[in-house]
Amino acid sequence: MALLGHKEKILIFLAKRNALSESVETSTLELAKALKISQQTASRLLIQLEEEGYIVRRRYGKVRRVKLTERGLRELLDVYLTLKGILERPIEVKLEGRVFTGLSEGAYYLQIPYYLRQFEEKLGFKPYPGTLNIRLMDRDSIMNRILLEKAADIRIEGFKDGKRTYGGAKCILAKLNDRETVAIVFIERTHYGEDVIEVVAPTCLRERLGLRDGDRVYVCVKLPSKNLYQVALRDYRA
Amino acid sequence: MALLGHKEKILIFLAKRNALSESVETSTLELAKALKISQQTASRLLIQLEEEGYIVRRRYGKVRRVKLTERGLRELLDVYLTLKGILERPIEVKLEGRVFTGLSEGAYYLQIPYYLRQFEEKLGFKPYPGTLNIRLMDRDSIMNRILLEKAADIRIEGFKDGKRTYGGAKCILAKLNDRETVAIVFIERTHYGEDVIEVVAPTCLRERLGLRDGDRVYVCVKLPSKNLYQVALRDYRA
DNA sequence: ATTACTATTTCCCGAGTAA
DNA sequence: TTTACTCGGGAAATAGTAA
Repeated sequence: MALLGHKEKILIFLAKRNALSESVETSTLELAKALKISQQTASRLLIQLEEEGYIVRRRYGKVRRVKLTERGLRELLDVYLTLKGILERPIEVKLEGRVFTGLSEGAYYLQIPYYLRQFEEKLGFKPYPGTLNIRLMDRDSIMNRILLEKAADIRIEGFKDGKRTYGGAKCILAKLNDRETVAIVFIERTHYGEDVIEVVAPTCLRERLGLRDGDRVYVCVKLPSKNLYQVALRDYRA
Repeated sequence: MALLGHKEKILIFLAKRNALSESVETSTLELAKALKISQQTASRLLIQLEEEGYIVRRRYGKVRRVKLTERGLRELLDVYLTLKGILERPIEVKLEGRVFTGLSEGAYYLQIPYYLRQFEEKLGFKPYPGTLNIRLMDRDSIMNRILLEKAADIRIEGFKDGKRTYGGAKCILAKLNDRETVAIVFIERTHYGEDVIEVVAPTCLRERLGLRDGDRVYVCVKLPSKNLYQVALRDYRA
């Protein structure tokens, strides 16, 4: 909370100590230590906060107590509700790119019954046997692709059949061009780079949308904000 | 949000415009107008925020775009979660005072079947026919009494019987001395002042706790924070 | 011990202006 | 048009210290 102003921090400090509902004993020195400011500054800020109507201070004999006023509560609530509105709304993550023709590997895998069954069950539709390959054009899309790969929560299991190992994948549902329900498939150990996504859908998207190589398309994923923040901060915290 | 620092406000401004998940076109002048600061200050603060790692700015040809970094998101989340912890925890509202003997009016009313039935149904216990009167000793308790009267959500209806009108009341459940489950009864048009509360309980509290006139007691109400803030701000907003 | 005044230093804002 | 530099004035922080 490095960017918060001292006054805001003081209100938060007091509120933490229950000064929303009762008068709380608080010395200027204590406050100063907690906020890493000088005792003098703490004193001045308390005076100002009282003048501005955010807190009330009273003496009970020698003991000095501080309580937030309704205005003080209001200040905290305003900030809280503003942030809540921003941080808890679902987030649209958008990937833009151009259609290109791949090696038809996707089509091959989609015909393997073990995969097909899983896709059908977990995606809620029977995928057309072929993937639409999209090469992402800008840095934001590529960043978002990396993010989405972490957020993708539909897991397709791999398997072995004695001869070889078939890898797994992760999917996430999305909209193509705001119209078509699709799933982005993140294949484990794909031979494509991070600038490519593969998309599956119930129908042949090329036919349905008249797409040709080089056409621009965009894919949107609506993520509950909680997921996104967990994903976005997972690495940051570590 | 008068107490927030400019930098915090900038992050919020950007986040509102979706700069958490994509790069957003933002000119320094626009930002300056929104935050009521000078264009120069806006420029300087953006530079600093970038140096400090809260945002990233890029040029796409002539267009300049800004996006929050994970650190920027983290800053907002930190503040949000801190405030959430404070503002959404249940709040204990405490009233302290001394027992005194009233006019036994409470006892009279509690014997009227129309009232008695309501108390029994709505409080979840059959009240001992008599109220414990408590005179509040300090300003905080009196303030909290006024607040609680507004927050009291158990409504006892009044009635007429041809001869006269019997007034209504509002109650709220509480703990006396952290032990006894009681209800504070706020009688409409009481003849007591705002420094008095009346309490009912399943048993005779004076006997059970060995209370005499002048003994100190305290009554605690645990309020879901939402209720409290609605009540606390109802007047303030108006 | 605790608060808060005064003096000094540091930092921040915004005007002017260049690129 | 937009960004961002320099610089002067003023606000804010701390030190010293009184009450």
